[in-house]
Amino acid sequence: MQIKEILQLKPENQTITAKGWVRTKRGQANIAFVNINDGSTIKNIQAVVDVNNIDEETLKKVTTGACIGVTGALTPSAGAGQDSEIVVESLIIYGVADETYPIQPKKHSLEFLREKAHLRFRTNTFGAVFRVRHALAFAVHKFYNEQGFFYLNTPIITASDAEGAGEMFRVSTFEANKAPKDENGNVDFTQDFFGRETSLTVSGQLEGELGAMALSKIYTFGPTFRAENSNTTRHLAEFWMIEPEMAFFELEDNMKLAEDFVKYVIGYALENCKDDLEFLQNRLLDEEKSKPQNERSELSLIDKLNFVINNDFEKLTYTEAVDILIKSKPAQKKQFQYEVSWGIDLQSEHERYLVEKHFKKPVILINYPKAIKAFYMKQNEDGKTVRAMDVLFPGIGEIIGGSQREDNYDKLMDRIHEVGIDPENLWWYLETRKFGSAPHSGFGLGFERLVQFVTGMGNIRDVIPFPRTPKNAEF
RNA sequence: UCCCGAAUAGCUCAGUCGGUUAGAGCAUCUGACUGUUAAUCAGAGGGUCGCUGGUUCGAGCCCAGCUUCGGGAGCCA
Repeated sequence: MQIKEILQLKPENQTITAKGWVRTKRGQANIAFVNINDGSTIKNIQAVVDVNNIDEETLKKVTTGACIGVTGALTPSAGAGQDSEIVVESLIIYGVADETYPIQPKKHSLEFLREKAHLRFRTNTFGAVFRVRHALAFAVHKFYNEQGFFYLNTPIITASDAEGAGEMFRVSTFEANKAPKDENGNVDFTQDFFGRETSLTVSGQLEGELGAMALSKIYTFGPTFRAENSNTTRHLAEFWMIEPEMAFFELEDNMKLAEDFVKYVIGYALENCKDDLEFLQNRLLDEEKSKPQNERSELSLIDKLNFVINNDFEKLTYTEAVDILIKSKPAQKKQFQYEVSWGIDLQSEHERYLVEKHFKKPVILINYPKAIKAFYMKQNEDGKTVRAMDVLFPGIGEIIGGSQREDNYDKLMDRIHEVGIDPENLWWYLETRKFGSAPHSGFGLGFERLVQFVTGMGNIRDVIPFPRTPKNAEF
């Protein structure tokens, strides 16, 4: 039985077996207390051992990190701090953990635990983070299923290099340094496994659009790869992205879906991960005690999440946002590192001002200048802007990027030529605009950034089990 | 990739102006203790001060390079 279930039982001296990993052992002359955790909940079960009842050699092996099983009567606890406990009649050691076990019953730095990623699941913090991560992933599928979407798996290996979303990892079966060359001395990819140059996907969007042009509403939820040399708290080389794509959705429908979606999954976590979120909230409070007053959050973690799901996101155009920024105090006082004018790509400092200082809530910005956005976004009548949308969240910045897609064949072709993409590579994408084109929209949500927001973890490397970043592919 | 900072015991960190044998808490080990909550109390063991070179009578401390890590920026999700 899982410890989560045991803790919900009424203690009536019934015989119970609990299995898990030892968190702490407190020994005394005649009695020892062992806290056991099996990951099913953040809570431990306390096992009470009469040292005269269990042989000394076995009890010696019960150390922090060891895996054990205990059987005994579930009784009301004689001590404060827990309602029930197991009075141990027999005890099995599944696996010992000697004194080199690195996870101690004390506060470890997140940096240290990152180097022990294979064991960090056994800490309260990472147990909580990955239970919340699971709940969010489950809620994603639940939401889209309820909304009539189909889960579509787009390829991980792709030959399309025209997406412009970032540097790509090459996929090849050539041996390093032994790639065949053509007569010009270039690598001859026609001899490679796929007969052409291939890479890991940077987005499933283009393929997702093909699905939406038949199934109407689809979403992807899969790994995504970017070979950018990014060293930040919110970038990974391998991350998980959710990309819905909907036929007959205009930009306004797209915005509404994005807002409903984010609110739904956060609400699901609030309802189903109460204990874990409370722990993470306290962890955050502790962490912020060392910060100066003005850098601390105004809301606690759970209040912040409730605030997000109970308030409308602020929606405004890029042009309106630029106006606000130009008139803002930091701009007047020349405190922005980058000056604001219509046409620039907004910098982190500008987005942070809008979200954290001006509106103090999530913001959806739409209708960006076409020059700073991707070729596939639908052009507005003004000839200057495209129907793009970015959803900006406090603390983590852009959590969603999306748009209404250009469904007019000629306009799309014009953009492709302007940007300098070879239409040959996208012949299949372009055919959807030739055969039964339809207005449609979609967006991409970075799953780890969502997990960061909900758990309050500051570094994206702490919300994915085994982070891939430049110079780091351990485990 | 750029800017800033850090690297001292298993972990978290202190180490004054460059000066004798590099310290603390926790963890570990030994002992004490009749119900503990990261138990408590007493004692013990534990160090290539990231690496390489330099300055100096003398370097954990100063200088240079390298490595790794962290924070910020850019790219983005």
